[in-house]
Amino acid sequence: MSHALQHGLPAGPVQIGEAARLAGVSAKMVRHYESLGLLEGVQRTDSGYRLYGQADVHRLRFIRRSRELGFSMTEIAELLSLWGNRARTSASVKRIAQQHVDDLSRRIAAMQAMQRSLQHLLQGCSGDERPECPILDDLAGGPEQGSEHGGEPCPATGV
Amino acid sequence: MSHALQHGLPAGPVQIGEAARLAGVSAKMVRHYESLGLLEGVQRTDSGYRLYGQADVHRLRFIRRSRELGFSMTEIAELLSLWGNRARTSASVKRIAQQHVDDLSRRIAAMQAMQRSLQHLLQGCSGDERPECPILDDLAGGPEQGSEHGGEPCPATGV
DNA sequence: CCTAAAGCCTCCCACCATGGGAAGGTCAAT
DNA sequence: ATTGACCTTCCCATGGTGGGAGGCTTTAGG
Repeated sequence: MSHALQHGLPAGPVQIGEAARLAGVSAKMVRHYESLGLLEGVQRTDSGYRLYGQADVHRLRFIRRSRELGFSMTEIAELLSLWGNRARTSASVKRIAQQHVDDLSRRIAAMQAMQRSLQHLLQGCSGDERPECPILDDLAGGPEQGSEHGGEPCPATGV
Repeated sequence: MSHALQHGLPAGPVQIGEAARLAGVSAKMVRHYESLGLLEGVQRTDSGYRLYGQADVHRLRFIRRSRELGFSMTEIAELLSLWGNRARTSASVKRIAQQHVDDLSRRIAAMQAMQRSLQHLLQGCSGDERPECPILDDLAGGPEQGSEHGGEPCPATGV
């Protein structure tokens, strides 16, 4: 076990395992990020080992935090570019974040719609030994076999 | 354009395009579902064209509705099996649906956590010409550079 | 009868982020 | 010198869906 523990940025360049540990990601992902062009000019030892300096680890942490907030790799590439661009505007950053929030809102709403329907069905299911089940009934075509399910369901019935 | 329109189940067997249309899925997906074992014993013409009867279309609709509710293909396989099993118990159906709801809840909560953090950051970002940006500041390590971000964030600050 | 269009067939590839694992090289400590 | 931890590259899998190539079938129109 290395003596450079936790998060204190170490003095010299570190290998990929240590860099990954410091940034809180897997070494596998560090290589992947590099292959996506998110890390440039990564140094190598004579034997081909990657070496990471403080700036690289910082960049990896930036990526990790962005992933935690759900940004896609494409968005992270843009954010990293803005991060390193002194001529950026906060508006451009905000635009990316706002789009992501909107996207999250859409996906959350979609999942909540599923959840509402499911909870309504669950509520009607006795959950006992008998085979009768409103959940299966709904999946099998439900009360309204021919009409579309896709639209905004009736809030009262969840169907 | 075929004369068997909309949703009225047609009398005879139909080809994949028509079956897909009737069930509200793509022909591509119909083949995929078959490859996953969700459709068995699909008939073929002499020239190899797939033929679907009413039961097949019904099954495809079951799959589509299940997908709309967010069930995975594995779960759908189980649900289809229970659907066709007279000896099923509603409890077994309910268990699957409940697990799915729980899974949805977890994922929704995770996305909402992202959203809360992002909205807090957005709120602090002026979104103008200047480069200063609390969003980037957070991604770059934020106020507490060394500590973990993973845990339950402070609800007040969203960090 | 011939041709064109539309529909079908199978097979392969791509997405997105991540992990698993194989086969092999490097380095430090015993 | 051997061991074990670490590193390298390369390939494969996930899950649900779409795109497309290359080729066969069927139907309709000339």
